Order: sequence, then structure tokens, then C-alpha cells
Amino acid sequence: MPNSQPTPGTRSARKRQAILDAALEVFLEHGYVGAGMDQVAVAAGASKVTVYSHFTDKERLFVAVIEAAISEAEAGSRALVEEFATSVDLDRDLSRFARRHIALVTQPHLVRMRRLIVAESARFPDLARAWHAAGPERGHATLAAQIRRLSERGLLRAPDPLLAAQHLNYLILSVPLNEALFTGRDTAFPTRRLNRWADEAVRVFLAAYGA
Amino acid sequence: MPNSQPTPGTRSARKRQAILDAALEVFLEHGYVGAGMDQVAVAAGASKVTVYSHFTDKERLFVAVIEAAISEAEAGSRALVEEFATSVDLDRDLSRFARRHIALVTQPHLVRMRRLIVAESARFPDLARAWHAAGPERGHATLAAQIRRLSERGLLRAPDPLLAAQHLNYLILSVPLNEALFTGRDTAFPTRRLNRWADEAVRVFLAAYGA
Amino acid sequence: MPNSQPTPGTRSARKRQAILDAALEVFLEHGYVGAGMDQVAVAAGASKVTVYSHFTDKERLFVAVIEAAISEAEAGSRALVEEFATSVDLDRDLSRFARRHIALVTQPHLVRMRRLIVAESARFPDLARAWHAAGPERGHATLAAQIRRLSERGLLRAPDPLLAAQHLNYLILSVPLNEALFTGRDTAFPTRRLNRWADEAVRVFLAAYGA
Amino acid sequence: MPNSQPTPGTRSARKRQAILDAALEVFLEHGYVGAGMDQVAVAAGASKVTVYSHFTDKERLFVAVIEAAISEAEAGSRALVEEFATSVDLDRDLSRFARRHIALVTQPHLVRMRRLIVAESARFPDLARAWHAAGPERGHATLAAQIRRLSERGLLRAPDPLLAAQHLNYLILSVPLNEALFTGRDTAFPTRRLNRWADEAVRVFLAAYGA
DNA sequence: CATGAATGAGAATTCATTCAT
DNA sequence: TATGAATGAATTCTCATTCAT
Repeated sequence: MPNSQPTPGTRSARKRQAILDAALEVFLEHGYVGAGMDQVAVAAGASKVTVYSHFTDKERLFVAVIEAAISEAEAGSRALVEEFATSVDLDRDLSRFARRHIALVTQPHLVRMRRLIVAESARFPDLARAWHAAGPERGHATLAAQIRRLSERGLLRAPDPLLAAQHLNYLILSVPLNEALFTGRDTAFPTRRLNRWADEAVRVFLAAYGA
Repeated sequence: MPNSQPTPGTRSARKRQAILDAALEVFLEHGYVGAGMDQVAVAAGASKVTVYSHFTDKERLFVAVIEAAISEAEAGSRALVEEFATSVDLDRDLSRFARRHIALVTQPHLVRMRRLIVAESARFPDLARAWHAAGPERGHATLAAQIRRLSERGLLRAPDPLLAAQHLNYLILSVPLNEALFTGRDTAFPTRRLNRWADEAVRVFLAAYGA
Repeated sequence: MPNSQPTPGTRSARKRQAILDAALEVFLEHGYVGAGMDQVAVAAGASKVTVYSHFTDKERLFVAVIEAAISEAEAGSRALVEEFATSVDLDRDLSRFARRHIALVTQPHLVRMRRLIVAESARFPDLARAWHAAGPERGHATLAAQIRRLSERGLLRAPDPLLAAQHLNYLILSVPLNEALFTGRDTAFPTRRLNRWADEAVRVFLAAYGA
Repeated sequence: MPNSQPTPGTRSARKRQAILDAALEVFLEHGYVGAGMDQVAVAAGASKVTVYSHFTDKERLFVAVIEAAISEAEAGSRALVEEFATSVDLDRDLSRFARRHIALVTQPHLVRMRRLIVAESARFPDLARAWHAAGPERGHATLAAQIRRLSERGLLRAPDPLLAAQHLNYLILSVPLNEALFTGRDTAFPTRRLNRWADEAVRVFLAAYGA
């Protein structure tokens, strides 16, 4: 829970959160090995001792940071898809979804997180798996459920709803996401380009899976 | 085996290559910061002095390693696509391409390289961009050229061949690649699963872009 | 339970004593350098501030702890010997003394204290000397006084009563004490073994010093 | 470079020995926790890296140091006792032995080692036990064997030769050793006092165990 | 008096890089 | 060119001690 306002809990809880925020930023910027506990402490306006008394370890600090991110990923993966199962204008609703989805996921902040997770997936395989499960996999499952219902309503023809969901998801995201991942790009894409990608993805998807 | 500056057969050139190979392995295993020059030297059966006399710097060594990988990526991105421009049985030829493509790109070795590039894309943005340009982008361009020719021959309907190429590429690769990237998985996928992904990708692609 | 400066019943005095007890335990367990003021505070159920307000310093805390131990040593060295100056059955009384003495001194708690004193005798030479003076030396002196009186009564022949006292003391203690000191042993010796050592020591002593 | 002679082995072996010597000194002076790897390196005229490349760890360095001391202790415990089994003038030979023994064992250098072992016997119980086994226990065993032979020749009456050996040993050593241990004394005792202790010990021993 | 936190320093350990042999 | 070693700095983590609340 990222906080701005003055007193979101006990003093200790506030420090803890400040440290988590700072650590996230430092880890995103320098990676696990490159990040220094000193930098984290300074960025948090805390002392190293306080950092250690809250998180014991660099490793545990990292885990805590990523686990917070996983919670967010989970929340995010749930929210966006809840809507078009009962759609009447599927074309329009899918497009709306795709545009929102791509805008959300390509946010610089999330791209950097993705980079970090990939970068450390060898050192922290469990974390990477957990993130993947809470984010993409969970998103695919939710999306697949919608697709199945639409299939049952005769609006789509998707014998393998999970694969269809993955196709849709990656049709929407792959181009900008890969570019961003490898480019080190840290600014958002212009909305026009994002919308174009979203719309074309929906077009392809419906051509293949439309009833 | 790509060779750089010195002549291939020289003792020196062979050492140089041995160092590059060893360094690649060490960097893949531990990342840039985690890799030690000592490990590299030992793995290469060389002395640190030799390593330094060949590459001056850890940074320059890394650059050399990745540049070699870029050459390979370039070669790879060229090779596979040269074939179906003149296809008569497009369905079959596309499937064959897709199966070979997915098998190639999901090789553990290449997945690890991708992880490494992503991991260091903040530290070496130029390298990451270069790799992306030589690999994916170049592949997309080559593929787009084929698609344009097929469009001209009336076998496909792709007004934006580059986007079509990207769609095809990511339809084929995204699912296994993302899974491998985030899972830290280091074994190859079973061929059956790969073929299924390839075939379904081609199906979707043709549904959307077939004439 | 020996008390120092403040009056016995005060809340403050009780805290002070709790801190001393806790500190003793922690110092015995980890040595001077290895002991942390945090551990002491926690073990005493006090806050660090309280610890510091009572003892100013880690060093002064240690001194206070050891000085308490010195008092105990002093008390101990006095108590046991008061008895056989007027003995009629010297053999029996010496044996009784020896058995009690060895059982007392080889208590794990005292062995650990001895180890601690030895360990820190370089850092706190005065303390070590003081402990030695209050314990062994004082014990020897007391014992020597008894022996002199017994010599005067014709029951012993000890021209150098102090040396005789030392001989007796170390004949009794040396074997188990050295073993315990070097073995890190932290359990008591079985009574049977202790008694055997005691009796044999007395036998040797009387053979050499008996009238 | 604390080496006097020019080339006692390979360069590496010489450094290793220099580090061992320096470490022994530093550990004796400050104890395990109090000793710094920096000090060791400086005292050895080596760099920290070299120290670490030879011994990996502070712990392992300590073990190596003490194990060297154990070897010496072993050698020492063997040498001195080999002589009086075939004695004809037992009184004189025992005295000679006792005087040499006490002079050897009370050397400041060995006293400090004893202090160190005791001090760290909680942290390194195996080492302490090993030292005790190689030194005192081994010495007692050797001595006991001599005593048994003398008993068989009718020169002594010692039904329990091991206990007799321990009695003899500690009669000789206990007084100065305990004093030195607790006093932090670092100079040798005057020979006259040592001889007196030795002779009195032999007197007591023979009174109790003489035939 | 307790709690949480800060300071300032120190210790172990590792690393890139360079030099002598 | 390989080996062993040195330099100098960085990093993680811990500690004694003090301050604010």
C-alpha cells in the first residue's frame, strides 16, 4: 500500500512502508545485486539499522518488495476483465478492454518490474513463478472464463478457451512489451500507437475466434 | 562459431574464442555483476592476465560476448525465413516454418540469453537495443518481406506486412517464451507442445490474414 | 544474592539486579565481545536505556558483573574451610571437605565463570587478578591457616603451609577442572567420580604431609 | 616478513607460514572475536586477499592456527617423558624431569595458548578437545606408561598409573599455571621458584607413590 | 521507563584490476 | 603467458551508544 498522506498507521508501519517504496525503486533501478542497502536506506530516509531491523536481510527485503508487487499484479489481473462476459456488442467491448489492458500493462513502472522479475528469475525462481502465476497466468485464467461463457452464448468459437485467452493477451501486448523490455525504454508509448495495436489485435482475434 | 578480430587459427585467436565461450557461460549463469573475472579465466583455462590482455575490461568483455551473440541472432533471424516466399502450399509451409521457429527460439540456451539481455538492458541499453534490432526486429522485417510478396501473389491479405509479421511471430512464440522467461525453466519444452503452439498460431494467423 | 549500591528492595535495585543476572548469563554464553547490549536488555526484561542508565558502559557492566562474581567467590572460599582446624579424625574430616569442595567448584556454572575470567584476563587483567585473589588465593590462605594450626597440634607436618594448601587444593581439583575447562563440558561430573578424585587427593596429601 | 631464513619452500608456502605465524600472534593477543583479519594481514606483511585465498575464512584460519599448535603440543608431550623408565636413581631423575617440564609448560608463549584455547573452547569445542587430547591427555598417558613400568620394577607403588600421572603432572604445574592463567602474567617465572615447585611436587609424589 | 530509530564506526568478505616473477 | 600476490574500494551486516517520543 503506497502512501502519500501523513499518518497511515503506527510510526513503525510508516517507516516500513517507506523502506519498501524506496527499495522497490532502488531494485528497479539497479537490480538485486546492483542495489545497495545504503542506497535503500538513504532513499527511505531511514538508517541502515532500521532497514535491517525491519527486514533482516537484503534477500528478505527483496522478497518483501516483490511480494507486494505480486499482490498488486493479482489485483490488477482481476480487475480489468470482469466486464464483457455479458457483452452484446462484443467487438466494441473487446476493443475497449484491449485498449485499457495495453495502456495498463505497458506503463513504464510495470515494464521495469517485469524486467526486474526476468532479471532475477534465476536467483529467485520461486518469486518469478509466483509473480507469473499471480499476474499473467491468473489473467489468462480469468480471461479464459469469459471466453468460455461467450463461446457458450455462441458469440465466440473457442474450443480451447485458455489458449484463446493467451492468444488474445499476447496479440495485444507482445509488440510493445517486447520492444519496451529490450529497449530499456522508460517512457510510455503514445496512446495512438497503443490503440492501434489493441484494435489490430482484436481484429485478428475475432477473425480467428469469432463465431 | 563466429570469429572476431584476430585470424581464426592463431593460438591467440583460439584463446580469445575460449575466453568468449567461457565468459558467455559465466555471464549467462550469474549475470553481469554476479560474474567474476576469476571464474571466467578459470572456465577458459586462461589466466586473468590473458583475459585482460584480450579484453581490457569486464565491461568490454561483456560487450564482446553479447556482440557475438548478436551475430548469431542475426544469422538465425535470416536463415529460417528464406523459404516460403514462393510457396504453393502456404498452409503447410507456414506450419513447417512455425514449428522450426518455435523449436529454435525456445532452446534453453537462447532463453537464458534473452534473460541476460533483459537483465542488463538498463546497464547496457545500446547492447540490448542492438540485440533486439539484430534479432527480433530483423526477423520481423525479413518475415514482413515474405508476407508482402505473398500478399502481392494474392495468397495473403496483409495491408501492414510488418504488423502481420509481428503478429505471426508472437502468436508462435509468446506463450512458451514468457513461461520460460519467468519460470526460470531451463529445460526444453516437449516437441508435442511446441508443435501444438506452432500450429494454432498458424491457424489464427491464416484466419486473420489469409486471402 | 549479593547486592551492590542501591537499597535491596527498591524497584530500581531490583531492576539493577535483574540486569546483572541477565548480563552474567549473556557474558558467560558469548564472552565479552560476543555479548550484545541488546541481548542483555532483552534477557533482563529491561530497555537498553535502563541498562545504560544503571551501568553507563558495556565495560562497566562487565566489571560490575564480575565483581558480583568475585563477592560470591570470596564468600565461597571462606565458607567451606572453617571446620577442621579442631578436627580429631583428620582423615575423615579432610575427605568430607575434599568431597564438598570438588562438588562445589566443578559446578558447570562456576566452570563457565572460570572460562570467562580466563578468556578476558587479557582485556581485564585487574578483574582477573581480583577474582583470583578473592577466590583461589584467599582459599589457599584460609586453608593454609588451618593446616598451620593442625601442624602446631602435631597432626600434620607442613613446614610451608601455603604450599601444602595449594597442593591439597589442586590435588583435589585439577583433574576435573582442567578437563571441564578444555572440553567445553557443561554438565556436572557424576558424584562417584568426584568422590574418587577427592579421596585419592586426600590420600596423597596425607601421605606427604601427615604427621 | 617474519621469516628469517631466505627460502623455506615455495613463495606460496612461505606466505602461508607467515600468515599462520602472524595469525597466531594476533589471536593470542586479542582472542578470536577480537582479532581482525586486517591486523593479521598487516602483521603477516600480506594483503587481506592473500590471507583469504590461503585460508578462506576467519574460522578456518583459526582452526589452521590451532591445529599447528596442536602438532607442537603433541610433539612436546612426547619428547620429555621418554627417559626415566629405566631409571636407577628415581629421585634424581624425577626431579630433573619435573624441572624441565615446569620450565617448558610455563613458558609465556604456551600459557597464552592455553588461555586462548580455554577462551574459545565454547566456540570451538572440537579444537579445544583436540588440543587437550594431543597435549595433556597424551602427556598423561605417556607418563602413566613410565609409571607402570616403574611400578613393575618395584620402584613405585601406583595401582592406578594414570591417576598417578595426573597427580604428578598437576602437582608440578598447577600452582604456576593457574597463577599465570588468571594473572595475565606474560613473563616467565624465575627459575628458582620453578625449581622449588618442581622439587616439592616430586617430594609429595614420592611420599604418596614411592615404593 | 520503554520503543523505535539514528549515528558512526568497524568487521568480514569479495572484486576488478595491476604488478612481479 | 601463467601464478601469486597486492591495492583499494565496495558491500553486507552488526554493534555500542544516544535521542526523541
